[in-house]
This record gives sequence, C-alpha cells and structure tokens, in this order.
Amino acid sequence: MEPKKNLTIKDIAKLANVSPGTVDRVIHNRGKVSDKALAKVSVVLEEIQYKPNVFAQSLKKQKSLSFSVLIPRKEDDGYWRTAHEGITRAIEDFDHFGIDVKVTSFNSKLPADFTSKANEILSESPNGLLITPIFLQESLDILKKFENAGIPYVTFNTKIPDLNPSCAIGQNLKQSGRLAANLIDHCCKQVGNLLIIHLDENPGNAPHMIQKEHGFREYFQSKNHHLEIKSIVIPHREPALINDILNKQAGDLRNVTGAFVTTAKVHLVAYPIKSRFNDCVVIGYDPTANNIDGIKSGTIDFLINQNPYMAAYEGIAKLTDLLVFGKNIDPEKLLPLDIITSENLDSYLLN
Amino acid sequence: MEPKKNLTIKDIAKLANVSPGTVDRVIHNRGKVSDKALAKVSVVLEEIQYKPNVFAQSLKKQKSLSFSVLIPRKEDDGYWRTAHEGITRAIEDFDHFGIDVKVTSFNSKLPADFTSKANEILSESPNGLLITPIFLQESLDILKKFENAGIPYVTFNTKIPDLNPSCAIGQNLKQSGRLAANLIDHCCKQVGNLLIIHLDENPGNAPHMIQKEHGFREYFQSKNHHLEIKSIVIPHREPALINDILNKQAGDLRNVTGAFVTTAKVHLVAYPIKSRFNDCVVIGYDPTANNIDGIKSGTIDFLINQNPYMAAYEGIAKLTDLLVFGKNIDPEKLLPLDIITSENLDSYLLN
DNA sequence: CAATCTTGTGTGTTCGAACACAAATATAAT
DNA sequence: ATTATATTTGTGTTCGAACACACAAGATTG
Repeated sequence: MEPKKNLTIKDIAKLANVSPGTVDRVIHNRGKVSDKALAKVSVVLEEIQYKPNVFAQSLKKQKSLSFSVLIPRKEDDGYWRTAHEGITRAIEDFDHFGIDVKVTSFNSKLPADFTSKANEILSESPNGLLITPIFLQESLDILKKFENAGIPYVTFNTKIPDLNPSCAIGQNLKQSGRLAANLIDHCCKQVGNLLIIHLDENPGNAPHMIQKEHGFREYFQSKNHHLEIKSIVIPHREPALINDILNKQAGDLRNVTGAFVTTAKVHLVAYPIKSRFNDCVVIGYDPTANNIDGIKSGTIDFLINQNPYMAAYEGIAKLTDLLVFGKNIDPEKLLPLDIITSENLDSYLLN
Repeated sequence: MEPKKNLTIKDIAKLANVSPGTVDRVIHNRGKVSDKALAKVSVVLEEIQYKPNVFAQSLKKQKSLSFSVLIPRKEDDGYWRTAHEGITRAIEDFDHFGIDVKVTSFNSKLPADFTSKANEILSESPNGLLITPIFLQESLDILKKFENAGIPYVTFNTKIPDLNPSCAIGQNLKQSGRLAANLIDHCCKQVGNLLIIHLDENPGNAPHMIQKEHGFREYFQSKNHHLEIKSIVIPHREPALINDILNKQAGDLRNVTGAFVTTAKVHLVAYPIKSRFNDCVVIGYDPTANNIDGIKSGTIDFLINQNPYMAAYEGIAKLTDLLVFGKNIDPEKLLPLDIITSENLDSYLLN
C-alpha cells in the first residue's frame, strides 16, 4: 500500500525466517528453493513493496552496458545532424551510469549500407540498440534478428508494423498533416487551392509522407472544402528543375493559398512557391539551418518540429531506463507536434 | 583528455604511491595531507579525469536527501494543478534515487501564507528547495534567508531579479507576447484593432503580464501597425460583469481582429469576445481543462503553453542533478513557447 | 631521554545486491 | 544402515566510495 521505507534483502530474510541467499533466489527465480521457503518469502514480498536499491544493484552488476545507435550520417540532412546532437547530449548526460554508447552512421540513400552496418552491430551483440528503421523491408529483416538474439531495441523516426520494439519513439504523422491543414485554415480567411509537395524521395517508399498527406486531406474533407488539393512529387534538388516541375505540374493552378511540404527539405521550394503564389502560406518540417533562414526571411511561415533532437535523446534515455534501472517503459512514446514560427524559433533552439 | 576508463580511488592511490585514504582526503580536502602527498595525488588527478562512481557514492552516502516544494494550491488554478501533476510524476520517476520530497501548498492570493509556509520549510532545513516565487518582495526576503542558510533552491514560473537560484526555470515572457502578436498577424490578412486582456489580477503586481503586453506591442510597432491596441483589466470572474466591462471599456471599438489574454483564465472571456467580435482571433495561455474545451469548441484559437507540468518536473530533475549527482546545472532554463491548436492539443496532453 | 602531542598515513568496515561456494538436509541407491 | 547423490540453504566475498579508527613518524615538552 504505502511505499514503505527501504527494506533490504536482509530485512526480508529476517521477516521470512530464511537466509538472504534464499530471498535472492526467490527474487530472481534462480530456482533451488523449496516450496515452503518460496511461499514464506513470497508472502513477505507481497506484503512490503520491495524495491531494490538501484545504486547497490548497479554498483555490483557493474553493468558496463553497451548501447549501439544506428542512424543516418549527419551529413545527409540537417534533420539527422540534429538527431546526432541529441545522441551526443544524451551520452554526456547518462555517461556516469556506466553506459558505453557506440554510434554507427549509414548512408540514408543506401539500404545495403543500412543492412551491413546493422549486421555488424548484431555481431557485436550490444546490450541495447537505438535505431532509425527508415527502410521498411530491411528493417523488418534485421530487427527480427535482434529480437531472436534477445537484444532489446528502441526505434525512432519511423514506426514499422509487425515489430515489437521496447519503445517506438515518434509522432502521430496523420495528425501532423492535419495540423498543417489546420494552420493553413487559420491563416486564410478564404482558403483557396492547396499544394502538397513531396520532396526528394519516392513517396511510395516513404510511408511517413503518405500519412501526412492523408491527414492533410482528411482535415479539409471534414471542412467541406471543395477546391483542389494537388500533390506534387519533386525528386530533384536543383532550383531550376524545381521551377520546371512546378510549371509542368501546377502551371495552370491559380489562387493557391497554402503549400504543405512534407519533409525538412522545404527550404528548397519555399522561395519558388512564395514568388509564384503571392501570400501563399508555406508549411514544412524542422528547424534545420536552411529552414531557419527561411523562417526568418519569411519564405517559410510555419515549421512543424519533428524534434529529432529530443527523439534521439529520449531513445538513449529509454534504453537507460530499461537496462540500467530495469524500469518498465511504455512501448510507444509520441512526441508533441511543435509549431515553430519566427517568434518562438529561438525557444526551441537554445537548450 | 579522453574520458579514460573508470579509474577508482584505489587505482589513483597506486599511481600516486599513496594509500586510498590519502587520495580520499585530497579529493574531499579533508586536510591532514602532507604537501608532498598532495602534490603527487594532484598530479595524478589532473592527469586522468577522475569521475567518482555515482552508484558507489550514493550507496555509501545513503543520501536520503530531502527536497521541499513550495507551490500554490492545486485548487487555485488549472495551471497549478498541472504543475502539481509534474511534481508528482517527477517524484515517481526519481523516487529510487533516495530523495524525499515534501510538497507544501499555499494560497496564491495570500502573500502572508506564502511567507509563513516558506519560513516553516526553512526551519526544517531541507537539502534543496523548489519554489514558485510569485510574490516579488516576499520571495526576495525569504529566499535571501535560504541563501544564507546555504540551501540551494530552484525557482520556476517567475524570475526574481537580485536572486541567485541554482536554476531559474521559465519562459521568455516578452517573446511570449511577441509570439501571440505574430500569430494574430499570421491569421489576419488585414489586422484590425486589437485587445489585450489582463484577467483576475492586478497587472501592476504581476510583472509577467506586463512583460507579455510589452512584447505584444513591440511586435506591432515594428510592423508599423497604426490601429488601436487597447489593454483591458478585468478583475472579476462573473460572466455578467465581464460583459459589462467589455461594454464599458471596449464598447466603442469596432473591427477587432485579435484578442490576447495574458493568463490561463482565457476561457472566461473567450466566448464573450468571439460573440461580440466576429472572426476575432483569441489567444490565451495553457491547456487547462476549461481552455481545452474552448479550443475544441472554437472559442479559443491558440493557446501558448507555459508548460507548468514540464517546468515543475524539470525543477525536481534539476535539484536531483545538483544534489544527487553533483552535476553543474545551468542557472537558467528557458522552456519552449509551444503553440497549441485543436489539432496538436492531444500531442501535448498524453505524456 | 623518556613522555606527550601533533601530524600524517594506512587499514578496515560499511552501504545493498549479486553470485560463488560451502554447508546442511533430504532423497535415492546399494 | 551406509555411502552416494540430489536438493536446499547459509555464508562470504565483491563492487567503489566514505569515513572511523589505529598506527606511524616527527615535533614538543618536562
């Protein structure tokens, strides 16, 4: 009932009239305990709420726990750069819990790289894994292996069905799309035609974009908005090509009052959009260096923060909770959907 | 340079050719050490970066640290209720670090209550204090006493000049006002007249309201907005009176496109405002139960989250870092300025 | 030159949990 | 009954830091 003051194994032993060793065996069900002794100890354990002293535990076990992190290279994107920063900070913060974190980066364009690096980590059999499973099939394959090896893992950024991570860290992506729609709705008295822009990836292979688009469209359906919502896919980066594609795919569109870019690469299209469609609200993702410029100069109106920093940090924190402190952790951790404008940008940057 | 693996006191003793006891005396400068020994040990200590094993340390010291929390009663406001929840959660999370937290509540309308409760806490001389210093002069007086008693304290919600808390947790209030202005600016193509509404307190004694108003006005000044920005003070709660006051103070105002309410009590005026001024954007603070209803029903457009939950939680976390782990903590922790709409509300609620 | 005091130094115990190993008891086989 | 074997239970050591205490060497006194 009440927390009780800190009873130790010795106390329990006394209460149950057995030796500390027996209590220890019961607690860890190491067997070699008679039914009678087991019963006695169990009763006492039930009675008081025994909570082992984490300090003594960790001291003895000298868990020099090894965590592995598998994450795209920081050069691949401002998004991943920020995630790396979160990892770095977490390592600093949790250092003295005796954890040993090894970070491995892979090329976010090469599934094969992902797989080979993951296999390498598997062969080192760390005590825990934090991973960004951005490739669906590859992730499924490799993480099943980790499950079989009994290595707990935490995922972030992407959620893969049919897997059982100790914790999946991420956001509600459909809701994220709805939020973008909501902001556009707020900002335009008269909502006109709308653009959804998928940048740089094949949306068919990127479930997160689909889910965001879905949420975005759903929002306006319920509002009985009958103007056009056009999806555009721009796989290239060159500004010239971007304009070409806009001409080709949206050349005939007029009265565009909102553009929703489903990735952190929004800065690439923000200016072309703004100059083409006057007063169009531009929404994208994440305060990366380029996007911060966009927010400040006004080409981007809102950013939704996917918070790779916090996601990555939380990932290490969850592994620590699980493996160092033996806590139960929730299988899913949904991060908030932060809205960033020019005026609250700084409050998200300085930590 | 590098972190080095975990060297223990014994290792250091061996390296310096002295006994562990001497090393211990040097580390804690307990005196009784010859200059020669001191020099030898110091050299080694400098060399390797000795980091004591927190587990062994805590186990031995059996720090049953006592923290005191002084905070307004949860009945006083949804804001404080949420803060209490943050405290409760933090106590659960940090329980096994052997901290013993005592929460004391005071009536947020009675400075005398604040002072007497604070003195009571002082007489118990806890190891650390988390406090919401909402009364300027009283807080200054009492916290100076804590400083003299050598009891470290963390403040949240309000920042008091001339004090040196171990950490001040809060938000940039001026920026918070600017953000509100920014949102209104975004939502109205044609910004009309604007209202600033201070509810339920005497703004003269509530510096936070002043700072918010200041930021709000500053934003529009830089935009060369020449319409009227009118401040209204409504000290009462009764809906009837609210309408009276609105009639009296803003009866002649037309074309009001935005209302900024500087506290969590925004739900009290949201409906009167919305029905009086069509399409007026209403912005207030904090997702309290009543405000959540307002957001959902559409009488409130945006809430800025002051995040009492996280502020309170962080307060306990900071004290723990400081006193349990002996970490250095930043003297100021600015929380982000979250924008809440109907579509990201949930993501802030479930934790 | 002993007796006493000062300072410096080393040793030993403690915290609570984990686990190895020894001791005690129970069960089986001869 | 007696040795052999399995099962259960108890004891002791370890982790690293903190601190009490004992002992050593040097300084001071009568």
